[in-house]
Amino acid sequence: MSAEARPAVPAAPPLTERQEARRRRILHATAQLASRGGFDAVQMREVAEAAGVALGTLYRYFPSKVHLLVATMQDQLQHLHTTLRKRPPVADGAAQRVAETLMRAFRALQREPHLADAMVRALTFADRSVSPEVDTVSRQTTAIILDAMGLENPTPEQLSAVRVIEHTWHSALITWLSGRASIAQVKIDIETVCRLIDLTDPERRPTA
Amino acid sequence: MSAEARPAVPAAPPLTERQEARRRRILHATAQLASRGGFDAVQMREVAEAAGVALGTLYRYFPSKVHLLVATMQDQLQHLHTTLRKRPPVADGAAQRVAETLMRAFRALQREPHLADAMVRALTFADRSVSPEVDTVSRQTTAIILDAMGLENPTPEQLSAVRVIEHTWHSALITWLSGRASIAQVKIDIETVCRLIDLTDPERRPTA
DNA sequence: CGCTAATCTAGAACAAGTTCCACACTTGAT
DNA sequence: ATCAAGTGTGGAACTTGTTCTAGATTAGCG
Repeated sequence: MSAEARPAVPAAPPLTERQEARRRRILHATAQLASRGGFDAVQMREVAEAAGVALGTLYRYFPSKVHLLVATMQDQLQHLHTTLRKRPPVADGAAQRVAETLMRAFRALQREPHLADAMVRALTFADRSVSPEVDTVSRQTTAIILDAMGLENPTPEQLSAVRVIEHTWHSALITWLSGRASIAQVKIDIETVCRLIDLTDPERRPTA
Repeated sequence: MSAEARPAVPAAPPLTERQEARRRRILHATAQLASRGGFDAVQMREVAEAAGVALGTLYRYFPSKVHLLVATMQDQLQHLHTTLRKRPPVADGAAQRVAETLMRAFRALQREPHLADAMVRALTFADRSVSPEVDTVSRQTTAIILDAMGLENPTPEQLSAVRVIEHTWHSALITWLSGRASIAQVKIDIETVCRLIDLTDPERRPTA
C-alpha cells in the first residue's frame, strides 16, 4: 500500500551517453514517423532504420511497438507539463482552469493529429505487459490536472473526479481521432465533465 | 444534421438463409474464441475454421478482425439491452438507475472477462474505417443509458452528460481489463460520473 | 594492454492479419 | 434447362510485428 514499493521497475540501469543518445534518436524517429501517418506509419523496421539502429536493438530498448509509443507519449506529456508550469491557466475557479488546461492540450494535439492518433491508440490498446508504463502516463496526467486545480491535498472524492476527467479525456480524444466527434463536441464533453470538480469541492458543498 | 441521412451504410443487401446462418456461425465462433483468450485468441484462421467457412469468406462478411469484434459487441449489446428491458433497474433517481444499469452490465462482463477484453480493445482500437459500426455501438449504449434514465426527450445538456458517462464507462473498462484498476475502483468511477445526471436534471436545477 | 561480459548489428525466420487467385457452387433471369 | 454473375473454397502469397542467431563492437577491469 505504501508508495515506497516499486515491484515492476526495480531500477532502470543507468545508460551510457551513447545509449542515451540512441534512445533519444529512437524516440525522435518514432515521433517523426507518427506525425506523418499515425499508428500504422510507425513501423518498427523504419523506426530502426531512421534511428540508425538495428531492429534487435530497438526491441532491446522498447520491447514492443506499444511500449515505444507509450514512451513517446511520456515524452510529450513531459514537455506539455513543463510548458504548462511556465504558463499556468488563468481562468477563475478550479473547474474552469482544468477545462482550459485540457483544451490547451487538445489544441496542441490538433497540431499533430497523426502523432496524437499513434500515441492515444497505443495507450488504449496496451495490454497488461505495458501497465507500468501506462500507469506512469496516467500519473503524469493526474499531476497536470491537479496542478490546474491548484490542489495540494485532494480529497478522495476529488481524486475520483479527476479519474473520471481522465477517462473522459482519453475517450473523447479517441472519438475525435476516429472522426466520430467534432472538435466542438470534445470541448463540450470536457466542459461537462469538469463540472464534477465544483460538485466535489469541499469549499462549496461542505461534506455534501 | 438530420437523423435521416445514412451515407456510409446505404443498405445492407438482404442475406439468404444460408448466409444468415454463416454470419451467425462466424459470430458464435468469435465469441467462443474470445471467451477463451481475449483479443489475441481471436485468430482469423481459427475463426474461419471453427465457423466452417473459408478465410476469404470470413473477410467478405467482416472486412477486418476489428470489424468482426465490433460486430460481436453489437450482438452482445443487443442481448444486454433486451435483458435490461425485461428487468429494468429499480433504484430511486435517474443517476442511481444508470449506475445500477452500468454495474449490471459490468457484472455481466466480469463473467467473461476475456470476451470483454476482445470487444473493448477492438472498440477503442478501431480506426476510421470502422466508424459506422462503432457508432452503432455508441448509439446502442446511449439508448441503454437513456432507458435507464427513463427519458423521452433529453435536453442537450443531458445528452452531454450521457456522452461523458459513456466515455467514462469505456475508459474505466479498459483500466480494469488491463489490471490498472480494481472492480471497486470502476464502481466508484461509475458512481462518480453518474452524479452528472442529477446536475443536469432540469427538474432539480431549473436552467442552472 | 588484453580479457570478458554485455551490447549491437545484419539478417533470417516466424506469426498472424490481410490480400489474391483459380476454381467450384449457387442463384436468378431468360 | 442454361447461362452469367455472384458467392464460397482452398491455399498461396504478402506485410509487419516479433524472435532468434552468429558474429562484430564496446565497456569496464585486472
